[in-house]
Amino acid sequence: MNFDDSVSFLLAKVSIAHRNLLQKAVSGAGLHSGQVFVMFELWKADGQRQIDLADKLNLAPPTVNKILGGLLEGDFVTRAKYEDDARSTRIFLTEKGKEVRVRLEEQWAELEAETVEGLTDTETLMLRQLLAKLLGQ
Amino acid sequence: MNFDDSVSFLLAKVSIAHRNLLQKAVSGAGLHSGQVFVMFELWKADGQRQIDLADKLNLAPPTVNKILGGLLEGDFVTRAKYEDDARSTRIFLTEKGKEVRVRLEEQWAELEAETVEGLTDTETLMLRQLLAKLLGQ
DNA sequence: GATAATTTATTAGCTGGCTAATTTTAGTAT
DNA sequence: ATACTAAAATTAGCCAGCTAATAAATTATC
Repeated sequence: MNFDDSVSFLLAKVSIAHRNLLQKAVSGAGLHSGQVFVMFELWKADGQRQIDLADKLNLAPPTVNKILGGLLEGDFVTRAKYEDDARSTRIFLTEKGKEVRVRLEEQWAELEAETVEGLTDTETLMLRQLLAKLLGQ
Repeated sequence: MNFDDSVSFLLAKVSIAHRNLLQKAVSGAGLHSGQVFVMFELWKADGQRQIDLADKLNLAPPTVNKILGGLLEGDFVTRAKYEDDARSTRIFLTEKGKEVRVRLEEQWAELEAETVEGLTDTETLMLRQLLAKLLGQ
């Protein structure tokens, strides 16, 4: 049996390389790799609870909590009480958090180009569809 | 622009989910997710230096160093001096390290099945080729 | 209404990835 | 031989993921 040829092996290797690219891409905007995905969700819908973010991002609640700590520190988001449930807080984008979106979109486009460098358009499309299918979409 | 449809976004999401699967798959063998890849390399060639492992696995030297700490702790590998260069050490598999291979191969097959669940054989083959291409192979 | 079970956020602590800086050794140039 | 440079391992410290355990609030049950 050959580990090297398995999808699992290749996926693990690719994902490490890609995370390094991602980190480089977003650092200019003052963000870290994990924070980006939380920002994506907040740009879609501001004021969500932590549990909502965790559910949508498929991350464990403590992971989201830790990431939010960094985003609060960096003044990208703020916390507010959730009016219907004292257990929860709502997370809102700051002005800075809204403004960084433009820059991140540019960087994201560059990242995407680097990621699929060497693939044809057809291959890129195919890869996207296969990954989406793996996610159960 | 839609982040959710990018290969970068999908790849990041898939890789997190896959790492959770991987962790579950190898924990029964007493290993952690990152340690597995070092073991792969040692099964291919025993007695390598840390820098060799880092190069082949595309990992930073401190990462390999940390992972080896766990493998030494778990008695999967041992260290020996490198006879030609006092800066280096050679990493050797213990008996336990050699024996765990059988079990890991079984678990790996299961992991692989879970990973590509929902894909046809053709799609799996396609995915494997695309990932290999992303790795520059 | 009292009690039990669930949910949300959080804390603590682990592995795994990284960069930067340090130490030791080897190699190279003068 | 000396001095400089490069390479290997390590340490420290960061972020990102996880599980387990805890506290507070809500909900369900009786």
